[in-house]
Amino acid sequence: MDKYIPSEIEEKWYEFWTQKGYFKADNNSTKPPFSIVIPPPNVTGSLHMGHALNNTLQDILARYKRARGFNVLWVPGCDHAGIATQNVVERELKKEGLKKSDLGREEFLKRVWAWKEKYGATIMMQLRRLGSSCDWSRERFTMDEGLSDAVKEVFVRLYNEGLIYRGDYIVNWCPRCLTAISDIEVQHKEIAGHFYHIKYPYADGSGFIEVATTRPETMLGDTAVAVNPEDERYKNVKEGTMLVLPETGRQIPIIKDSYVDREFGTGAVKITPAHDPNDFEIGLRHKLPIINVMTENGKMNSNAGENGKYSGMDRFEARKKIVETLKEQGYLVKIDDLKHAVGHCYRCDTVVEPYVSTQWYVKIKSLALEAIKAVENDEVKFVPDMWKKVYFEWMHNIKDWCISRQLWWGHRIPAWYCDDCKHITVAKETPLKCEKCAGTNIHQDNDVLDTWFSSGLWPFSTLGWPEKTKDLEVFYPTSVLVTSWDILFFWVARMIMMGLKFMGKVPFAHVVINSLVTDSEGKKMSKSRGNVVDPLELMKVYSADALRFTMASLETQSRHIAFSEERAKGYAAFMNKIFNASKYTLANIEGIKAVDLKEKAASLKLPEKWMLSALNDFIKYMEDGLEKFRFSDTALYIYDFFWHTFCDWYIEISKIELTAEGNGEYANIVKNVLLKVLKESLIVMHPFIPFITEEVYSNLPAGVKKESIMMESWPVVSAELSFDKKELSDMDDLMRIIYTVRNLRGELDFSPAVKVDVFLKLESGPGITEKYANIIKTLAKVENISGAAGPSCITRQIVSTGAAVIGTAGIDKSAIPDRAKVIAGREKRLADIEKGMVSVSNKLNNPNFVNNAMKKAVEEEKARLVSYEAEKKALLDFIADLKK
RNA sequence: GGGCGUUUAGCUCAGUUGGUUAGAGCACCUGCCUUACAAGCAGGGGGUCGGGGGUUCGAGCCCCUCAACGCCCA
Repeated sequence: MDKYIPSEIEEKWYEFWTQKGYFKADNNSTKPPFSIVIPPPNVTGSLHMGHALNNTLQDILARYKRARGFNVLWVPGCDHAGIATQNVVERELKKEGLKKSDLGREEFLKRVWAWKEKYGATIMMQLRRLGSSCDWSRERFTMDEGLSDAVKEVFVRLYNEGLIYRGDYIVNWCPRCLTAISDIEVQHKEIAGHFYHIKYPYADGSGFIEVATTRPETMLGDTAVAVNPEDERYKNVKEGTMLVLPETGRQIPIIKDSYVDREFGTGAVKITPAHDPNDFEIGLRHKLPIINVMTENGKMNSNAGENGKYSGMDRFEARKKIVETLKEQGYLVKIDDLKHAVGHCYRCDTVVEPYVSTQWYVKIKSLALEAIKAVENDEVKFVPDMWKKVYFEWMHNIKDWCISRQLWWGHRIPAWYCDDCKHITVAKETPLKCEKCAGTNIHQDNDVLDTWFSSGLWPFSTLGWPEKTKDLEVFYPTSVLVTSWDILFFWVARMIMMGLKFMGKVPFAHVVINSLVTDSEGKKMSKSRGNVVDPLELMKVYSADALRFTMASLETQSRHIAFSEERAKGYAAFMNKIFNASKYTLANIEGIKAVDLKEKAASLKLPEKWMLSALNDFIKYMEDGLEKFRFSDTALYIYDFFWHTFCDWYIEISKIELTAEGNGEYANIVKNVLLKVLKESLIVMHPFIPFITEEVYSNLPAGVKKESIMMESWPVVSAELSFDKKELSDMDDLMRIIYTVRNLRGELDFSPAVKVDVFLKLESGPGITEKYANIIKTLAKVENISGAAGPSCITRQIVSTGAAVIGTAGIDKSAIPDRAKVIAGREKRLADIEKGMVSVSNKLNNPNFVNNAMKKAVEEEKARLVSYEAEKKALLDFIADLKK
């Protein structure tokens, strides 16, 4: 081991692990199962920070559980991402001057598959770079044969049960992608728009009624005007009174419907059933005709205006034109500014158009009901718990799911239409004839299914369903799903519904919701903002381990993680620290003779007892934290334990025994302790930072290591090596002594290079200072220790972590470089003490406190006051002394 | 309009059932190349816990209220 160069070790070990097959799950194992399915990234995607976070967390769990003796399965794979993938390939075609219609459906799909074979593996390779211990032998793709079979099976069964239906409804239509999208695929954005007030004249020429709209171009499809039946203003207007719709010459009726909000606008609403979801509902209630005035590209069609006068015009162009015309004709009353939410396509950001068309839907209520129950009963637990509120909110207001997409890339809907009798045959296998009239003039539906329809089956389709496989038997339900909250509705809720419906069991016991990674200012990363941080670049600069550790340490279960590169830089330094501490340890345990520390427990000295106890605490904390999915806490504990406990204290202390002459036997014990702490730390840290831990592990002496750190079991906390708190309190005191001397040196402005003579007196007697003089001298840079303060000695109280005064440390003031500077510092400290005394005195002078509080609390306050008084007195003396 | 969340040090965030003078990392200041590590070591400064009110002997934590910001859904 020489210098830490991460690039040299990371690739090599991943290769090693996969060759050895360590990531493979065994469905014949007798070990308890632990399974995770990966949230399948889009096949078009490349690794972003969200993936880095999400997969780091999954890998931590997978590696931790392996060490705990579980039969771990982590299923990797991609989803086919209908719209996104089709868009990518269409762009490729465009470069060749081709459109997909030039190729035809079959040829086009060949191109998509070819593209997928070539580039689809990118993100899977990148996951390997991160160290993900997925079982690659079980990698799945939503469009592969098995999963496609699952999709068909589900479609057919839901259809046969009447839970899938087809009909003309209003959908969110993307005029760019030329497909319907579901409600949750629409992103609403606040847009500064306009509210146009328009007069519609009564057919009898008796005047006007005023309506207001944000989308005047849709008026060409109006089939009524609605008012609230309770509205005083329109009390005298009879339902059915006819209006003349400007620019069309059509006559439309006034209707009364309590849906209309009297407070909003003029209280009269134009009704366009073909282009607004609420109007569509009203239209159904009042049996209004539906007049579609647009094409699928978002242009006006031949229904738009008298003699199709707006036909062919873009919808936004038509808006301008209509407003101008209305103005000329005197129908336009006014234009107000209005901020309102406008739906955009989540894929391409085009303004979505509500549009009536024929689509397939899943009747969702009954499925949702079961899925709500499962969460209420804690069969599925959200982490953090708060997310179940969001889940319930959505599930209680859920609407039928539009599952058809007007795309070519995806699972084609297994429905065939009979040209003769119009019957729809729904079947898994391509039928040869209509199941009703046996006619052979049948053709398959052109549409494909929503990608989420297939990913909703992911937890069981990846395990082989609908076949009854061993994997399903062993690994379903899965143990944990780790995912981000932005797909809670898209994916998590749907998996729960589908899992319950088709497996009769929830798909996972825990849903761990990870944060969304934003830039350091809390802004969402996006290409257009130019604030995207590339995890691959970070790994190149700081190592995969440092990136993983950073992601874990930032995951505090909040909504957002503001990522800053400084953090990664800091943890790269930590990796270096681990490497160097390991280097020290390995270099200093040469000639080690293995001893069973448990047998030597009684003869261990204080630092060893303390170190081994801390190791036990560390292991316990990590177990507890990981079982609760507390990634940040556990990562920070690793950092604190390894750096501040092991390196800062134990390694420094170990140098004394190791360099002492003529004490070979105990030095060997120290070596054994060093080795044990290092080795067990490596095992515990491995889930977070697999590469460096494997590298260091591989350098452990033969005989104490296995083929790989991945073969190691999680360390067992040994009762024999957990020592009594009382016994360890000497170590605490010793550390406080060293800390106080260092502090005093600092306060008195001594250079760290200078050795000083100190005075040390402990309440407990000279035991500790004498017994551990070597440690004090080495760690606090002390030349001589005396037990008696000279007349010109500056003293400082030694205070335990429990705030009790345990002794006094002192340095002769004759050596102080700059007294004035020192005095100012001490006076500040005095003020702090006095502040604390006021607070404690107030408590103790309050009879309510003394009488009502727990005895222990009162005693503690009293003790605190005593120690304050002592420290104050000491400080006053100290300052007085200095001033002399 | 409805719902969810956030507000703690210059920055990013912890703070588990209410109980020491509220913590960490980074940044900052001072001094050190003390041979595992300058990607380091030692020490230090810095906060009226968003405002107001309440419950309690005691509130960053519980309750009410207001404000700002963010997200989701209408």
